[in-house]
Amino acid sequence: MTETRPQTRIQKKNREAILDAALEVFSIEGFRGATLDQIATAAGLSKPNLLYYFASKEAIYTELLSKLLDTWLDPLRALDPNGDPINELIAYMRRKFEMSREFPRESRLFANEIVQGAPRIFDEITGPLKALVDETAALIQTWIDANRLAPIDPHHLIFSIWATTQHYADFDVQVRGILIPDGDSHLDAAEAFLVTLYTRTLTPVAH
Amino acid sequence: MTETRPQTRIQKKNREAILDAALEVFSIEGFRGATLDQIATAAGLSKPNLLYYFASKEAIYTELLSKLLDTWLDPLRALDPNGDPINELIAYMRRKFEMSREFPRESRLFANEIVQGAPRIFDEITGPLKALVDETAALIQTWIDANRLAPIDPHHLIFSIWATTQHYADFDVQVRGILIPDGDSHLDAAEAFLVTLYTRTLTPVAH
DNA sequence: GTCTATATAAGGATAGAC
DNA sequence: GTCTATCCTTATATAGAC
Repeated sequence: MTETRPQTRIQKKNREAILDAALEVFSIEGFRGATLDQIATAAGLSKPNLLYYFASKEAIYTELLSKLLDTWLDPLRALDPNGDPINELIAYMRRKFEMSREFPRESRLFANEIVQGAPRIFDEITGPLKALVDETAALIQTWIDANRLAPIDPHHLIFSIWATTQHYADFDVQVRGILIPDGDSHLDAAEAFLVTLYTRTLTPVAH
Repeated sequence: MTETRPQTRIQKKNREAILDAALEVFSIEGFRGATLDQIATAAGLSKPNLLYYFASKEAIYTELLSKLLDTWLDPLRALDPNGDPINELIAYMRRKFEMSREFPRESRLFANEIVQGAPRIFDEITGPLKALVDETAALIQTWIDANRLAPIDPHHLIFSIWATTQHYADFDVQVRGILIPDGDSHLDAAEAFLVTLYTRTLTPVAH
């Protein structure tokens, strides 16, 4: 007779519901501003029941952060050294922009964490993140040296791509308050703007 | 006999000490994360004494926010319609960057507030901020129409200037974790990068 | 696994002496 | 104006019944 382990199914479902609810709340309130009551309510569970699945508020938060970091770095890993430099970098920018569009809560969670000094994620920044960025910057530099990109500081180029794309998730309220868009149509204009910005910046000829 | 009002002097000094301490704490912890204990300690006062000068935690926070908003918008007001378009926009970008460099706490205070949905400043965004931005965007559009700037979306150009300059204040921990700079030398490289980015983007010829 | 009840601590704010 | 002491609410976490 096959063991179906229904408990595990329920456990998995509840853990996912909790993490999703926690993402919702933490991304808006930050770690200290969020309360277990808010998360429990959003997850459709009682507070003690929530603490049956996770040892503490901190445990929920750190699990969220570590699970997300990998996903967050995927667009950078997808850069192809053998592709066309401008296409590759524009495509990278588009992937980052797409993440701001589809996962604004995740973006705001990181923004909250980093603005507040990255107390729970600093090691990940100086470790795997720095390594990946340095590697990518070196690749960009080889493209520049081969005259396939206009000369530019690779590290700051990467920072500017982060800043401009994440802005539409992290500062969404401000953007909407100024543009007063109907729906998400302004994001198409934003993406077109960013393609122009980086195409003009990276194109090697005629500068 | 002249009334010197020494109390008022002390009051002013203490209020300023409190606001400075509050800026320090709120900019890192956000509104809910900050505690009156932290602010009182940083200001060198007792908690009840702090509440002698301000009615509540919220009163300190909102006074900080409203006092800062004006300063924060000054660089935008300084745009000269009669100046050279590219010079004016590069100079605006430099002024914004300078504010990130000199007032990173103020930048992070706003970042915290806006990332968390701008609950206490939304009216200022849709009111005076939007008005000023729309006005500036219209000015930029006239420059574009006169072929003095390369065609670009004025609103998103402004957003990108905000995003790229404030990034060095708001995400300072991440930038330093990746560059591991000695001191603030990396900010000079950042500024040079941004001048290049916007010069290439805005120059009307040869695109 | 889920609940009610509760222990325990932290934080905002006030009372009242000096 | 500044302090000590304290009230009261909120919030994290646990105990123990079911």
